[in-house]
Amino acid sequence: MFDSANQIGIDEDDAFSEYSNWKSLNADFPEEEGSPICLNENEFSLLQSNEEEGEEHSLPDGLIKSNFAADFYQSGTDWSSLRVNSSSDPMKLKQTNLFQMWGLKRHRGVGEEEENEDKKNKKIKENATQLLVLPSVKSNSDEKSLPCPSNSLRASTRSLDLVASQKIKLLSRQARACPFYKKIPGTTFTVDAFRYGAVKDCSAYFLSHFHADHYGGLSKTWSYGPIYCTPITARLVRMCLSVNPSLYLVSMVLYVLYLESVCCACFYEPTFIFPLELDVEHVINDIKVMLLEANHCPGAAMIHFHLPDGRCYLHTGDFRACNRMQAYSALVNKHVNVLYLDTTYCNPRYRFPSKEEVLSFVVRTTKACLKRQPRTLIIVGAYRIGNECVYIAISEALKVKIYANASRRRFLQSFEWPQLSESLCLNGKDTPLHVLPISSLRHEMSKNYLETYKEQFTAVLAFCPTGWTFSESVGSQLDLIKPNSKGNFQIYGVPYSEHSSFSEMQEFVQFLKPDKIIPTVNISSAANREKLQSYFRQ
DNA sequence: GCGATCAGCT
DNA sequence: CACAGCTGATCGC
Repeated sequence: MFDSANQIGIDEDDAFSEYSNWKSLNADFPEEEGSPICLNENEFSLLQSNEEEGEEHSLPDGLIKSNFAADFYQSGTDWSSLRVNSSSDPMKLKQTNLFQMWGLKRHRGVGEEEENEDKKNKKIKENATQLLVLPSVKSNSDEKSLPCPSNSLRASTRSLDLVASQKIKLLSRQARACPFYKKIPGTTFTVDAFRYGAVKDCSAYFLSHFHADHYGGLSKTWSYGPIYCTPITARLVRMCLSVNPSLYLVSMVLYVLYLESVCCACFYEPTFIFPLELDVEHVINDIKVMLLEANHCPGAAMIHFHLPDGRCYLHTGDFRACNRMQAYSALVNKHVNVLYLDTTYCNPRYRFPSKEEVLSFVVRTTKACLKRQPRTLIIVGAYRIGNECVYIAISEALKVKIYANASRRRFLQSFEWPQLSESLCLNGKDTPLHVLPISSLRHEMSKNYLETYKEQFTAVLAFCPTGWTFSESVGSQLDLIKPNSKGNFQIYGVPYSEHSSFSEMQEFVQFLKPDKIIPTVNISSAANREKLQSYFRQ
């Protein structure tokens, strides 16, 4: 009754399927094949029943009653297919993976699923054997490495395993399809879609910010099209990934020509990266584009698209909504048709204190600790970029410099943030305030780290600032936070979030009143979707 | 041998 | 179970 497989977004891991729904959504991303799909006023596909075509899906009846749930499936997230989780609430859907559904990948589960898995594996071994004879999936290298079909048929289970596994590897290496929610309807633009190789008909690739899960796939071999982002993100991409690619050769040729003929090849910039200033309207392929500060990490932007026909789309990238945004000229009294929303903490249980409250707690705690134990090393955990305000706050309050290793210093300097740049120091022995990768904030590591500085420091006070440390029992009463202590090591998990809390998201959505919301982070539980539904309906 | 990608882990 | 990585294995060139 629910035509999920045809309508929802396909899992990113799905190497086999194209987005049939997407192709028909977007005139500029032409449809390749298949029947046309009904579109709504936003050119998003409407739900259709495929019952008469004999398609079967296992979604429970209850869910279709909800328009918002329908919207979710229609707009899609990352899930590839949904099935009832029989072991618990029958209404609860569990995300599954098409690789697993088709037996190309093992389930991690136990019991009955494993049994089914064995059957599927048997089947896939047979399929893989058959597939090998197809010219379309056979290459020279395959011929060398894989046994011929006739041999396979006679082969032992072990060699069938080999055949299947090699086939799986072969298939899994194929380019994955770009999920539709990374494409902007009515344009030839994508957002944070670098891990899919060349996206068909995409003329511009937008990068919301420089975090690995968003720029994934960008490398110096990038050659699929222009990348648009903020100037800070552009510098980070250049610095870290040396995106430049094959055009480098072209530029060298032009340079030689220039030397020989003194032509004006000097104006040629060998790059795919196009920085766009914040708050300035840029016209790209007739679309008005404006980047807006996202209050996430340095260089992070929300992207506002204004199409010639009047439609407006806002992609938040990763963001932490705040009142300031309600004064953005691109958003004030402007209608947004579709909001692509960072729904990382879209659950009422996430009620983070403000950043200011957390910073105040961090400073307070640090001062108290130094009073008790003056020879304490203060460590702030951070991803490659982000959480700068935490160590800047400590630096300001204690009047101490900030130590970061050379690679992080290069990043931080590139922000052109004077207060930060001027606070950096080159030697860890010159300041009690150090920044380290958030993943290294473990007792053992800190122990080793302290060993290096044992001349200066006898204790460690570390802060791990992330929204995931939030606990409802602590809420906004930060002084209730219990540090993880071991000897003279103390680690505080502090709910300093660079994503919106539930209420901030709520306020932002109420302010924007978009026609439609498309979540951009994985939402795998039905309960979550139901909560979102009840909420966003307002 | 090298860069890119991926699973697994935190 | 999410973020935003990191590490080590593997693949293709």
